[in-house]
Amino acid sequence: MRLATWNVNSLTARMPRVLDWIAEFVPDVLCLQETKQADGAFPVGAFTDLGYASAHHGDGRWNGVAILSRVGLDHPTRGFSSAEDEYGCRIVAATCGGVRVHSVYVPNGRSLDHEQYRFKLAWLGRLATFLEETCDPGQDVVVCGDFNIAPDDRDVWDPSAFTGATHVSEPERRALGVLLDWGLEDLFRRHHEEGGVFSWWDYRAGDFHEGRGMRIDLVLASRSLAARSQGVVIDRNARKGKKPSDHAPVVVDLA
DNA sequence: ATGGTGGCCCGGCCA
Repeated sequence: MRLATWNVNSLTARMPRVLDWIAEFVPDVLCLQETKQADGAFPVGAFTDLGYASAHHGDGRWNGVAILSRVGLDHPTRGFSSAEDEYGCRIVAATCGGVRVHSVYVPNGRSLDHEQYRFKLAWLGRLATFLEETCDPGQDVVVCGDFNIAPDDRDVWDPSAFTGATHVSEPERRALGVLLDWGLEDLFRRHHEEGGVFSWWDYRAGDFHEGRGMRIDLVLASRSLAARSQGVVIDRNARKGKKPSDHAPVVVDLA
């Protein structure tokens, strides 16, 4: 099974590139973040035509997450509960090919003294509770998406440039550690020890071409799935060219 | 260079 995750920064703006990318990589499961669409605007039919079932959770201008699957898509859940999503349309889950898949978009946080940073930590806490209540890490579970957290200093272009910044702070990294301690593994790190491999680059100031990025898009998998992992690739070619997202897709092949 | 770009949708927010 090939599973991928990609923050597309508006599916409306990115649809031509997403369709090209699907044709090239042919993922069995593709998780998307920042669709920036309401459910009614999500292009269900275009994906159905390619053989993908889909589940989307979005309310319009901000956020929005989705799962596409050509290996079945059962028991979708949108948000953390069936109540109105006060957490902002940042998680959708479904069972695809026997794997419980979660597509997540963790709040950015903005800065350590910002209300949004407290919201980010609260959201991560809610995610941990949600997983405990709805999943068993002894089964096949994937939690993937834009975490807006660089797991360690290898995952930023210059650690000294991030002193006092969000994405690298200890509370955020501890919140990620809670998920790992629960029974998930960062699959990229299973296959790669090197630093300087990134999944996001700011649009501004030529950051992509200068190599100033971060690895904040992660695929976390339970032990049984990690044992099946054949490799992880970040497709930085998807960050090149005309009208790219500021994120690159992360691709995992499972035996 | 304390800026820069790009998406939402048209003034300002968000990343």
